[in-house]
Amino acid sequence: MPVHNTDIATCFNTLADLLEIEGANTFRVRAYRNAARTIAGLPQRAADMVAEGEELSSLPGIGKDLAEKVAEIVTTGKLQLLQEVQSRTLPELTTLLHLPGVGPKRVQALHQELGIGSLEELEKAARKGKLRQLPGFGKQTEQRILEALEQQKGQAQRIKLIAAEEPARALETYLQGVKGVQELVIAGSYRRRQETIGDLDILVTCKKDCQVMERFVNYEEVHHVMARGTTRSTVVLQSGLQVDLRVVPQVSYGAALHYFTGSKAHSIAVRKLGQNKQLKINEYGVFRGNKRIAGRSEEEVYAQVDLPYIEPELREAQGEIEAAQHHKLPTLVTLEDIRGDLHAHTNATDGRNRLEEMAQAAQAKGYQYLAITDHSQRLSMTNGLDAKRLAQQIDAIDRLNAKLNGFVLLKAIEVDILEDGSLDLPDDILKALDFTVCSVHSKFQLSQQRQTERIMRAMDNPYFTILGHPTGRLIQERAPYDVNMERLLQAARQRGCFLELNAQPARLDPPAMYCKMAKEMGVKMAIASDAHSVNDLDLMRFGIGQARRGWLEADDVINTRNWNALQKLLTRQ
DNA sequence: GCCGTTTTCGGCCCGACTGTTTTCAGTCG
Repeated sequence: MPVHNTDIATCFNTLADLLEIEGANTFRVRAYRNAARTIAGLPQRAADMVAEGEELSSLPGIGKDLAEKVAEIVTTGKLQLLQEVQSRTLPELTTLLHLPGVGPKRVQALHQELGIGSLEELEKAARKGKLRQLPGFGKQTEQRILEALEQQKGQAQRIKLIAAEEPARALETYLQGVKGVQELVIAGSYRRRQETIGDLDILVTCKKDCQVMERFVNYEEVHHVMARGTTRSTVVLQSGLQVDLRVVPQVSYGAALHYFTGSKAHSIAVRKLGQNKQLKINEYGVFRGNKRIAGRSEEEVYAQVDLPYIEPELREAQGEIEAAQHHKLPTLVTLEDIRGDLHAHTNATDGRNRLEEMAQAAQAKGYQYLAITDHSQRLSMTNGLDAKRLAQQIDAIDRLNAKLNGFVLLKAIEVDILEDGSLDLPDDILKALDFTVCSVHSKFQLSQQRQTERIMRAMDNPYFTILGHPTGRLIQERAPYDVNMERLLQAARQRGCFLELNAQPARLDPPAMYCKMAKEMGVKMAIASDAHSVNDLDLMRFGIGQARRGWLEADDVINTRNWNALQKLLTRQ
């Protein structure tokens, strides 16, 4: 069975968590985490590299030992060391570790003092007020843990879009190889580029006697089959991901695709429009009485209710049908519209690659420019730049630019917005830059008023250009900090500032609704990868998906412009 | 556990913040 890079990364991360709880050498723990990051960020499969005899130990953070462990996972499907560690602790302890305010030491204390080994046991103990009695714990910690547990319950088991891509593509390739398969598309929230995915909905059309259903349920990664029929089957993969496969005749392809892409609310709205015209719309087509009058393509289905084609990312029943009726649908931005990336780190701070490597990779993608935005001094854990080091980087970029042809590295920084709204570096060095990305990395707990005013004060600085990851949220991990986005957007428009749309799959920040709000309020956005390595530049596609869900057009996005035009935009009056 | 090397072991991002203490451990990024 092919082992995905994410499987290997999960394996190493779990091991790192358990070792950390056991009190293992922190650098050893870090080595496993680094390796997980390296493997997860590889453009090709580690399994293939092993099969082809490539030297994994040449990868950063992978030495002889970890290369062997990768090979072990790839060939045996498991890691003996992980099994050993799991057998002497409680595997579920890692779930405790991911609660905010709970680290390895506290997990250890909970486990040893109270015998807690699961979230359920933790909640029970917290409700009884037992946590506060432990040394190092207190009333507030106990309360915080209870709140976090409560918040977790509200969330269904969904995975981030990026985590769905690898199994989705693998399955896609596998099924496309089945003889007789014609159309094949992954519909559902995956096609709508939602931030998280609950399950995969695969739609297939095929010739008679096609073995696709048979091949599907016998896919080597299937853990168990939940349902199996001639037109629909449901399986659960080893990873826990649920996958539905539906087979429809070619004449129903468009109707089925529309139906299974959703959203549910959008489908219902379209069906209602049909009802008004005495039409019945289901996954097999558009019917007048018993006669199928459309359904081969999605365009056909929409046409029957007098609508133009609506892009999947817009199908949330949030105004797209009305917009379509009034011919006011946006022409959504595409990856091909992007001329450059406006947020990237180098190994001067917490990035992996050197300036030259980042420049080369961006140029190879066909970009005209790439902004280098390393961290500022406040973020000491990333080795953030002080004014002196930034000045050196500026010189280095100037020298490099002199050698580059048809491509330019932009001089910028991701500068921290401090608690009082000042920026983390003096104006006279910020002045020397092409622009700034200004971000909040601390004091997430401020009240809405204080947080909003903190950022607005920062925007008062004439060298503030782009507000980085505007809400600070991490999908399924950290709630956004509390800001009044409308006030921020107003302030941004008045001062000529922009909002970033951070394309990191764990961020996708801000959420689509705020992108739409920005567009409506006339604030343009910068879609940026926040790359920490050359491979990360490819994350731009997730930002594009989010931008499209936020109704953004090429004109709403500043990095669809060439450098000359962008330069004019970035200059504040 | 990786890396680099003065080649065989020492260093590996570390400061701020929080809630707990009463001088600091644990967590976070």
